[in-house]
Amino acid sequence: MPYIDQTASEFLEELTKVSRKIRTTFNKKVTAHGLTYPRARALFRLAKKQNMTQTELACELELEQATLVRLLDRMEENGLIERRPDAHDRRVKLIALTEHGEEQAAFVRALADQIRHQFFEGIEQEELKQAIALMQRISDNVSNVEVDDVRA
Amino acid sequence: MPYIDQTASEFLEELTKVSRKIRTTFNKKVTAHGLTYPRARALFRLAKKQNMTQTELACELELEQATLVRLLDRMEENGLIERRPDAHDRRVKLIALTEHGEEQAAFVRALADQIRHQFFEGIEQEELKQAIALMQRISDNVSNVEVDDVRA
DNA sequence: CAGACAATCTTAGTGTGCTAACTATTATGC
DNA sequence: GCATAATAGTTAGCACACTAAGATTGTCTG
Repeated sequence: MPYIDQTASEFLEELTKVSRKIRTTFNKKVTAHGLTYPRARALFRLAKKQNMTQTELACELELEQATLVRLLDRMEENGLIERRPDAHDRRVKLIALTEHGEEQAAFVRALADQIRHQFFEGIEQEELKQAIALMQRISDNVSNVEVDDVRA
Repeated sequence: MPYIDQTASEFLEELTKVSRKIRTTFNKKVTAHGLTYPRARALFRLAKKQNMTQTELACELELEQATLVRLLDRMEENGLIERRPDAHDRRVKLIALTEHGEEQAAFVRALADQIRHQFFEGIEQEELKQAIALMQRISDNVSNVEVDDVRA
């Protein structure tokens, strides 16, 4: 196996591990509040832009619609969001934060700020930007693989 | 929110997305073979080092033991591995690849090489090494957060 | 304008990850 | 040496992620 492949393998391993670690650690901090990492992601988006359709939200979070349905089911059970009918299209449901949802969004924002300082201690912004650009290029490559499959 | 926090948020988002994308795309390629990304990870480790205990394997894969149990259950159902008793410690089970497991490991290795070339097309080794080092530093920071919690 | 097509959300089923609690076995310590 | 603690693996229950297939509603085309 050439060196580059070895490095690529290590990259994938490290990516898998660090993302699982971050998700798990974040979850531990917020479980007491009926929250999780995916729910926090959704809360953030909704705090920025209310009354999105599920399709829009799924697109922004890059989740499948079916995945989002159950995520929203639980957020609804926990009183974080409401599904409201759309006046113009009866297929559509608009997602709105409840008052409790707004409060939790604010809480999570504060906690996330604190956690970020711990997670990224000693890390320069420039390093993060390079890594983001790298991940986006890889992401594009992965998408192209999927397109290739469709053609084949 | 300071610029650095904005960048850190983007980093987390991108990390979440790219790792999910990679896992999903890989899964699509191998589902027909009764394989998945986590199973492939386990196969790789076992191909390198047979007769590990479950605890050792869980440690190398950085998974909880309970997670590994079910992963191995399914790999056993698919005839990829065997659990063998340890002569010296009746609590321990040693994990061995079956013949079919060896074959699948070879198949997955070839497929993974091909996929890596697509995923990492146009990416320099040096970029990957920098990213790996960055993720390891973040990983360490995350671990320290957990330690802090235990102390608190 | 009717029937085919598309879009939106849901349900069902599988796989993976976690924590917590349990069983069986081995190690330790008084 | 026997009670206690630690270790190895399991089970149970929850949360997410996916695909595939279904129900309802809207759109478009012939």
